Amino acid sequence: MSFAQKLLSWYAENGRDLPWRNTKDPYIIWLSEIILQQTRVEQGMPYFYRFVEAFPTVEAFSRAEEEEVLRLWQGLGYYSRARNMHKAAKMVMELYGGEFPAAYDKVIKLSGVGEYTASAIASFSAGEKRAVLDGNVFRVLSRYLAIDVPINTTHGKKVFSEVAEEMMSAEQPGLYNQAIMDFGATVCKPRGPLCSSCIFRYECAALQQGVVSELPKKIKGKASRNRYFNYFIIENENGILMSQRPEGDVWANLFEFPLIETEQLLTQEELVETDAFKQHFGPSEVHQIGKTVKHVLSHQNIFANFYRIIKPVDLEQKKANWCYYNSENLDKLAKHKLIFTFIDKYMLN
DNA sequence: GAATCGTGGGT
DNA sequence: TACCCAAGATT
Repeated sequence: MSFAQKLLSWYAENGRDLPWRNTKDPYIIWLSEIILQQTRVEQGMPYFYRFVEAFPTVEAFSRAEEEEVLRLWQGLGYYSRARNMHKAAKMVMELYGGEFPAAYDKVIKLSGVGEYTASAIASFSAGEKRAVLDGNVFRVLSRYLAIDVPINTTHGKKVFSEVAEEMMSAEQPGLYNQAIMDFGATVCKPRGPLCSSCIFRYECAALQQGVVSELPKKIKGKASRNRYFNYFIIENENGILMSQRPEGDVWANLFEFPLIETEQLLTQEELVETDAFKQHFGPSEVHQIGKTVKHVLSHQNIFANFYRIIKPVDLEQKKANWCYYNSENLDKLAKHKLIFTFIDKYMLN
């Protein structure tokens, strides 16, 4: 039996039953694929149900406010996915008359849809022969064939793209794509792969050569940088003061408390002496809430301190992106994890 | 084409 | 603990 045939046979027996696999509706498949980008199935699952319920059709999605989309996405991370999804839904209305496309050449034009996602939708929904290339596929193929070309380079992607195309099943491209990803996720895992009971244990080149744990090969990225965020909780009769994050930085467009970023981790005494603090808050009574929180992102470590400003001086017109929200409206804002975790811990009644 | 974009789970 | 990495895309 060929690699593809064995994989399909394995999948028929061992494939997971996931909600987005019970349909060929490209819209539903698209929803699941965007949510699952760089995201584990267990983490994305509740969001999938949430989005299907909120937006049963692409037309409903296209009519939503971006604010609502981001609020539904809150907590999932990589928030540009949500903004691109909203754009894509509008594009489907404009370009394709509201009918969500399944063809690779059409879906690839949508915002947030790259080669992987277009291949997934086209193969799952329309049976188009397009090999998906995700983290699972890189890992399974690099081991099965013992290919040590780094996967996170342009050259590596080209090499694996060609290999993936050769290895895939021509008869059942959709099932094959799901099979190889499921196999990578549950058997040929990054660490602790189940080699001793693997269906490919007598053929896998990496296993024969004893290099399973060294593959796939990857070039190391830059180290994370540290950033120091000082947040200020300021409340008056209008509600709580919130600030919207700028484009071009982490958490673009999401809401948070007014922020002063510093070059070092400052004590409260040092902070109140900074020009930025005096400029925004003048001489006002401050006290810290909780301890320094370390929040780890993919490319930076954020150390956050939270301070309550007790007797706010007049803050009107201090910053254009600062605005007061009552508790009802605060709840509607899309906030990043650092903020909604703080609110849940310290500000809920 | 390298850097960036979140959060959570596993080892 | 520190590191890896997950159904990637964009700039």
